[in-house]
Amino acid sequence: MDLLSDLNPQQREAVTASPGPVLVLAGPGSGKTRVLIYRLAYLVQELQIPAGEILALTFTNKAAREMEGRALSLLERSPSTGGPRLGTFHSTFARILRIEADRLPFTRDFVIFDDADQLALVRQALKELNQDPKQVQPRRVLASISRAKNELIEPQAFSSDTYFTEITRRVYERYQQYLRTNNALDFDDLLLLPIRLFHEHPGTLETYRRRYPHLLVDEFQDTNTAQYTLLRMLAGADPDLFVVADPDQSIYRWRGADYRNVQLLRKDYSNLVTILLEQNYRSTQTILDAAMAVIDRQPDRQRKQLFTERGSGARILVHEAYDQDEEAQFVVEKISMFTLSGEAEPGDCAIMYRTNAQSRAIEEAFLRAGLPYRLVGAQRFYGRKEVKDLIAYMRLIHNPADQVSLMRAIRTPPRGIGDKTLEALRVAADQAEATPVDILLSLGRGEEVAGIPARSRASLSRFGALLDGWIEIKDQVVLESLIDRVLEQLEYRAYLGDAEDRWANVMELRGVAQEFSELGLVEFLQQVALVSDQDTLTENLNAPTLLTLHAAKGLEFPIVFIVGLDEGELPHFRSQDDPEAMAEERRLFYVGLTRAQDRVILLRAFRRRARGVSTLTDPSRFLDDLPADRLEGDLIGVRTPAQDEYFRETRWQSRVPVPTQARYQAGMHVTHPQFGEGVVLEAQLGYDDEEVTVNFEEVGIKHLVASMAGLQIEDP
DNA sequence: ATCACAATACTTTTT
DNA sequence: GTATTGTGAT
Repeated sequence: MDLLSDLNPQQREAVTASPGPVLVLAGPGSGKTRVLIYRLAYLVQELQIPAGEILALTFTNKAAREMEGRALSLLERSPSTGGPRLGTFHSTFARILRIEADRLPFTRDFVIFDDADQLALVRQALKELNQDPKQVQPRRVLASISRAKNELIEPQAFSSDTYFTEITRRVYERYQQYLRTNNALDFDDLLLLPIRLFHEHPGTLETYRRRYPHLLVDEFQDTNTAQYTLLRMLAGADPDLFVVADPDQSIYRWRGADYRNVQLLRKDYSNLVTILLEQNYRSTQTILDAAMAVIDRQPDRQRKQLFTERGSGARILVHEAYDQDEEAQFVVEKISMFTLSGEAEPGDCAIMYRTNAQSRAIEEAFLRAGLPYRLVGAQRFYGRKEVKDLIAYMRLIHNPADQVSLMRAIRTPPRGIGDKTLEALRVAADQAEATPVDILLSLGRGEEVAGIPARSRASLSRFGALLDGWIEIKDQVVLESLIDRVLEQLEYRAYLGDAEDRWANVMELRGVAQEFSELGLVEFLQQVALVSDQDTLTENLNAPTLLTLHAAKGLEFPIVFIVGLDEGELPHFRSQDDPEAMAEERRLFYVGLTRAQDRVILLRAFRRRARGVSTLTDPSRFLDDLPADRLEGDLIGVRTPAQDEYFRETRWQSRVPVPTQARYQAGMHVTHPQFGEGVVLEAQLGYDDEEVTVNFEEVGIKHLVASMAGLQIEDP
């Protein structure tokens, strides 16, 4: 089969593993996404599995789209001929929720509340509970609620042992009520409600199991508890499940991702086939050595030996700039030099940073130099005021129950409706046992409503009439015509005045809507909520790309700049007190390094401005971990060669040897320094260690990681 | 009562 | 530099 001729033996082994649970543990640049795509093609072409029975889950829309394109071209099919189902966890289950809406406490017209909407709900709830947002930070409350939801904890079961958790519990209760009355779901609901649905309706679960007997998952290390639960539900006891993962690239712990799901998977499927991919096709050996030196400082981790046939390549350049402006200037100049010398094109370069705020200095440097750049994510397109305004109008037209959108829409552009008028509207709605929108629509039709002061009535009924008109035509005209009409009647362009760029954003959104002309308003709104505009900006512009380290995952560039290698920036100061969070910062740096094919340039600024004030910084601790003999530039004297040697020695020596063979067997007698004597009940060889279950005479049954436990085998 | 403008406070990463 | 809140003018 010529499909497999492009693959190396390891990759081929993975792709052709017989159906069943398969885990591919892959290093960066080892072609793991490629393996996933070929697996899909292999299932269809070689094993004659109907493509429609395959469900592939990813974490970003971009990954899903890319996979779809590549898989279809491998299969020589067009998207129309019933391809596999590819999508993100969120979009896939949102789709299922719409289909199954009848059994759930919302209608299929539900809207998805994004981060800003969720925060608005929390703020409102806090306000109603008379809480000072300075004392109880809405952001933290939301994070806490989200965590609870991910762990399937209901408001009633939410522990309230401190003042903060008690407030959170009350906010959580209201928050859920608001979602319900707004006919809205948040991101967590998109995963939780399917779990509940499947739980309560096993028949429904069975239907989906039968529909998708073949499951593929990309970036498995990023699954959270809810996602893993769903995956297991869909997979059942004996699934054809194919997942690819790299625990070293796990960078989403803060949103609930748990790379230990990799270990869990091993526990849950005893027949799991594990395949390692360590050969790297992306980077030079120098880059890999640096990356390994960084990640190997991490304790409790299986060491991967990344290797490449690409040769050693250029050293890594490390530069200390005076401040962030000079840092940015250095980047621009360096790129100009690469371009002039013909070593690279502008589009080959990427500039990565820890926080979105850091992009500004770099953007300014490019603007000063009059050079173009591509910005990924960042001050999100969908986060812009004018874009959110228009989306709010669309959501309101689609789902009049959405009060968050109503509140936004009714105030912009200003139309003489302020706090007092809104309060009157709310009171009138309560009295009439109707929603505010119902009242508005009645007013719009010229009906009398009790409790609305004459003063406010004119502006309210004018707005109500507009809304009524839009709702009436929403299903009769195509999406972009609806948008045109809304913009026109709002005189939105005049409202924006001479802010041409903002109008351009509105038009760009209209352009997106045009693509959804056929699919309609529902799909458009879902897309808008779930897409993280990772790629909304010009694709084929030959210019450097600016992006966060998080956004960089899964990408590769010939030349990578990582800026802001200062303590407090990378690692970020918010991660300082938590070893797990600090470990994640390290992985983030590792991800950045391993994006590079040919060259890495690392930068730091001696002085950095943060919210107006300029402070001195220390070099990032991660710089110390880089092997000096792989570096060049002006910041390598941070540690003496002797120290460097010492660090490297200890680093290698502190490793626990990897078991290649099972050392323990059921029935063996062992002794443990703490637990004393016992008998092995079960031993399992994992990827990074051997896990043993021992029944100790003194303390009973314990699960142990063999290398850590210091178990001694007693001769029988 | 509403709105524009000024003062104030806050910034990790994203589906 | 930006979201949110506060204040004064209309």
